Amino acid sequence: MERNTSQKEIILDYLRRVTSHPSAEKVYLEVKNKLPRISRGTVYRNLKNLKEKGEILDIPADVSRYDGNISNHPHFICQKCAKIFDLFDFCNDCKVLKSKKTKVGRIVDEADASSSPFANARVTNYQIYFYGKCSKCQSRKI
Amino acid sequence: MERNTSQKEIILDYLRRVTSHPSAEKVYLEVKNKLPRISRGTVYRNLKNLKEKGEILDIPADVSRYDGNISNHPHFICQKCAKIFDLFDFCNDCKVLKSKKTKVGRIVDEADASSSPFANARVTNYQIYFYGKCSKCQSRKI
DNA sequence: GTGCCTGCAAACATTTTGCAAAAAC
DNA sequence: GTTTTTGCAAAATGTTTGCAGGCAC
Repeated sequence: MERNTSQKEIILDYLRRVTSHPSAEKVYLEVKNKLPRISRGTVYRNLKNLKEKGEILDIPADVSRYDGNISNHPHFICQKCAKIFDLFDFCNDCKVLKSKKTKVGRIVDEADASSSPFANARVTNYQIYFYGKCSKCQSRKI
Repeated sequence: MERNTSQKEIILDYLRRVTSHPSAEKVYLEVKNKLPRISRGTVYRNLKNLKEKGEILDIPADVSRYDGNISNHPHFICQKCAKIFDLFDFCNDCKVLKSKKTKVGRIVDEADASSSPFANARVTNYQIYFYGKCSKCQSRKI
């Protein structure tokens, strides 16, 4: 039987409260404020656990980043500063995005080739990632 | 000035010929057949290089996996055997996928909140990943 | 000949793991 | 009291890097 520990509770609580998609290391450092004796091992074990139970989301960037908001929403990953934004809503001015509108829709609508190796697979979830430069990095000199 | 080397050429050639989305280690082992003296360092350096030039795709799974086919297409990642399938076409029988059809379309269509932090970002590309169990793993006992 | 690229090995970063003690139930 | 979880440290994994020599141009 699985047990409730303050470590697990505080980690999950932290992830649900922030929208910064922290790395394991960041989670460790933050949770350490409340539980000074916590170890990285514990953080990694709990993150893995929560992820397997579907309570948090693992965003595979350069290092894994975690999201306590498991409602299905796309992410925008800045390739310069590595910030990750939730995309509940989208930019209306982005030309690239607009030009791809149709394409994204079409991919899903064309879901009808039963001969693919994917034929009897079971999809349990999906993720959409947008890549580029965030507005701050856009205007940054260096 | 960038130089042409057999190492780079053979790595790119290999990635363009296979659809298995090999890891860096797998690329190393395969290319080693043609260039027995090649080192991991060279493989990593070239993969990074090709990726930055946009000649190959980096799929962030448990370890990075590479795709020589840079035409924009979604991927299905089996969470059991870690195989990655290209989804030029989709399964017509998958209930989960079907039920999400509208949702995926809606996300893109709702691209109109100019107040988001994403507002002035520049999207240069996007990726869609489907997760689940492939057909083989579906029928596997263990 | 010059300067980029390689092979090698060491270094690095991130994540996992074995173990004894502590905590949960 | 039993079993899970923790903290710690060591190990494993994947990737990057410094350097001297080799190769492309």
